[in-house]
Amino acid sequence: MTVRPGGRAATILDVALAAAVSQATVSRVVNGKSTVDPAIARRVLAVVDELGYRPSASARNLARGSTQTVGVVVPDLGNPMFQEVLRGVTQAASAAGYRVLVADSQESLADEPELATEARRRCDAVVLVAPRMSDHELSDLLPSLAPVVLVNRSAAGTPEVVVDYAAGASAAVDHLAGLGHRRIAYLAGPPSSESNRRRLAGLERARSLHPGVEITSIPCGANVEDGARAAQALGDATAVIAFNDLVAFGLLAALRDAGVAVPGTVSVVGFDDIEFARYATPALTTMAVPRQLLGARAWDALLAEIEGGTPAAPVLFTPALVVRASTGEVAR
Amino acid sequence: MTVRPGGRAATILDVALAAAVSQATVSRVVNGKSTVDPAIARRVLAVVDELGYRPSASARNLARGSTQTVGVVVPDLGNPMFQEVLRGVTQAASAAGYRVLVADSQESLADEPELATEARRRCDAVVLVAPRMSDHELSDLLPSLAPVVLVNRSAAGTPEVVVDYAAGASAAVDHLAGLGHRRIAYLAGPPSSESNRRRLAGLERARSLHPGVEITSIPCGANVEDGARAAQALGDATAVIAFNDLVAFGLLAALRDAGVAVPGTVSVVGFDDIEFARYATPALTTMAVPRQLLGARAWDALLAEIEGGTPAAPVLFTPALVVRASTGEVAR
DNA sequence: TTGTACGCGTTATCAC
DNA sequence: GTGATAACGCGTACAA
Repeated sequence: MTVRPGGRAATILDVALAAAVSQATVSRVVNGKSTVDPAIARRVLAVVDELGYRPSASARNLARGSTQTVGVVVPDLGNPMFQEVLRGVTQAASAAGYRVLVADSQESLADEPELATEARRRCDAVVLVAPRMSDHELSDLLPSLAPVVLVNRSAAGTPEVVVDYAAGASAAVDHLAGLGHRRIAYLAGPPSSESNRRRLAGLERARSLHPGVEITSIPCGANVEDGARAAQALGDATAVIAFNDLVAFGLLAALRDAGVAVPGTVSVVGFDDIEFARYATPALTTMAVPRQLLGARAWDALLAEIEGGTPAAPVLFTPALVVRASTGEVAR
Repeated sequence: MTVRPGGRAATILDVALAAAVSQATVSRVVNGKSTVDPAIARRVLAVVDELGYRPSASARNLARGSTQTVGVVVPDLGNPMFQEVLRGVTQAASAAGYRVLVADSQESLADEPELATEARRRCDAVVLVAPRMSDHELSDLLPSLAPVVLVNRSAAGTPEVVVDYAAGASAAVDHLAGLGHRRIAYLAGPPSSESNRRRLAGLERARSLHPGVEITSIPCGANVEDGARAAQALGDATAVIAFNDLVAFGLLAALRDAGVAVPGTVSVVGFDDIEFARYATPALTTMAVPRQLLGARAWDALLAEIEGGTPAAPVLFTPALVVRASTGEVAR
C-alpha cells in the first residue's frame, strides 16, 4: 500500500486515472455491482491495492443517503442492564452490516433529548433507552427520531421492546408468599423510572391476589450503594424484593455485615439476573430478564423500520423466576 | 417543526430559499461562524425551526473531512474490563464533542483486522483493544489505522495506554509471600494474550525475588467458567493468583461448592478490581486497574494525535493491591 | 456583512 | 460492458 504523493489518501479518481478507466467502473468493481470485464476488474483491484485506496465512508453515506449505522442511547454505560442491551444491538446489527454509535447520557436527564437527536443525525435510526425521561418530553422527542425503537418504554405509534416488570414483580410475590412470607418490602427504584412504575403496578396486582400479605415500598434507588443503605430500613419484613440485582447485591453485603442471616432471617429476590447474580452469597434468587435478547429484538424492530418501512409490533418479555439460595421459607 | 412537501427532510437550500438568504449565510448562522446581522440570523433561525432543518452529518463530514467520531474496537463487549474502557473513552470523547462507534469482534480473532479497518473508515481515529492479535498482524494493521492508540499492547511508533501487569503480578506474589505462602498457583489467561504474557513476566521476576516460593502456572482462561473449572487443578498450592477477577469469581464459587475454605485453606487474589470484586464471598483481594481511566487516557492520546498531530507519550498504569478478605496467612 | 461558486468523494442514471 | 455527468448537502475561499 502506497500513499499518494500529496500525502492525502487515494480517492476513486486516483484509482481511475491509474487504471485508465472511469470512476464509474472503479465504483462498480469495488462494490461488486453490475458486471465488469474480468481483466479490467483485475487491473482495477491491483491499482486499489497498490494505492491503498479505501472508499470514503462520508462520501458514500452522502451519495447513498444512508450511514449503515444505528445509534444506541443509554442513561448509564456502567449499568450491566444497559451494557447488555448495547451488546445485543451491536451483535445483531453487525450481522446485518450495520455499526453502532453509543451515546451515554451519564444519567444527565436534561441532555438526553439533545444527545438522542444528535445521535440520530449521524445514524439511520436510534434505539432509545430512557427510563427516566418524562412522557411529555419523550413524545415530543420521538417524531424527530424516527426510525426509532423504545426499550422499556411505551409511546403510541413507536415500536417497543419491553419487559413485563409488572408480571415479574407479581411473580416474585407469588414465590415469596408461597414460602410463607407475609411481610414483604419492595426496595423501589428511582421514582421517575418507568420500569419502577411497572414493578409497582405489579405489586398492586399482587396485593389483591394475596390479601394476607403486606407489601411495603421503601424508597431506595438503582445502585449497589442504594441497596446497602436500604438495609436499615427493612423494618420487620421477612422478605425483600429489590429493584434490581445491583440493589440486591448491596443489600446482601450490608446484611452480611450486620450479621443478618439470608435467607434465614430475610429472603431476598432481585431483578435482571445479571451474570454475577449466581455468584452472590448466597446465590441470588432473581427475576431473569433476557437482556441481550432485548437488544437483539430492538435491532430487529429497527431493521423492519429502516428497510421494510414497517413499524414493528411490540415485543414483550416476561421475567422468569430463577430460584437460587437467597430465598427460603419464612422463619417462625 | 414541519416536514417539507416532498416528505424529504429540509436541506440548507430549503432554509436559504425560505429565509431569502444564501446557503452560505444559513451555514454561518447554524455554525455560529463569522458574524451575521442579528436580524438576519433571527430570521434564519426561525425558518430553521419552522422547517425542522437539521444539518446532514454525512454532508458535513464530507465537506469538513472529519467525522467527529472515534472507533473503539474491543474483543468482547461482555467483559467488564473492556466495557469500562469503552465507557471511559465515551465519556472523555463526548466532553470534546466526539462520538464513539463500537466494534465488538466477539472474540473472533480473524475478523479483527477487517473490523478495525472498517471502523477506521468511518471514524477519525481508533482505539484498539486487541490482546490476542499476533504481533505480526498488529504491526501490519497499525499503519492503515493511524491515528490510533493501543490499549494494553505495544508497537513501535504507536501511542499506547498500558497496565503494568508484570509489576502487578509481582506485587501479588509479594503480598502472598508476605503472608507466608510458599506454593502459589497462577491461573493463566489465554496463552496468546499479551496481557497474560506480561503477568507471566512479572511472575518470572517474582521467582528471583522470592527463591523460596514455588510458582506454578496452570492453563485456565479469562472467564468465570474457566476459573470454576480450574479449581480441581490447584494441587497443593496454598494461594492462587487468578488471571482476572472473573476467573477468581469462578474459582471462589467452585471452592465454596467443594467446601474449601478461603482464605483458610487457599488464598485467592484477582486482577482488575471490577465493581463486584468487593461483593464476592469472601470479598476479593485484587490488583486494581483503573479501567475507566485507561479509556480516558486513550482518548487523550487520540486527541493529541487528531488535533495536535503529536504522537502522545506512552501511558503506564501500575496496578494497586487492594487487600480484602480472600487472602490470609498460610495455614500451618 | 453577504453572496457566488467550487470542492469534498461516491453513487447512480443515463447514453454509448 | 463502459464512460460521462449529475446529484448528494454542506463548508468555505473569494469576490462583491
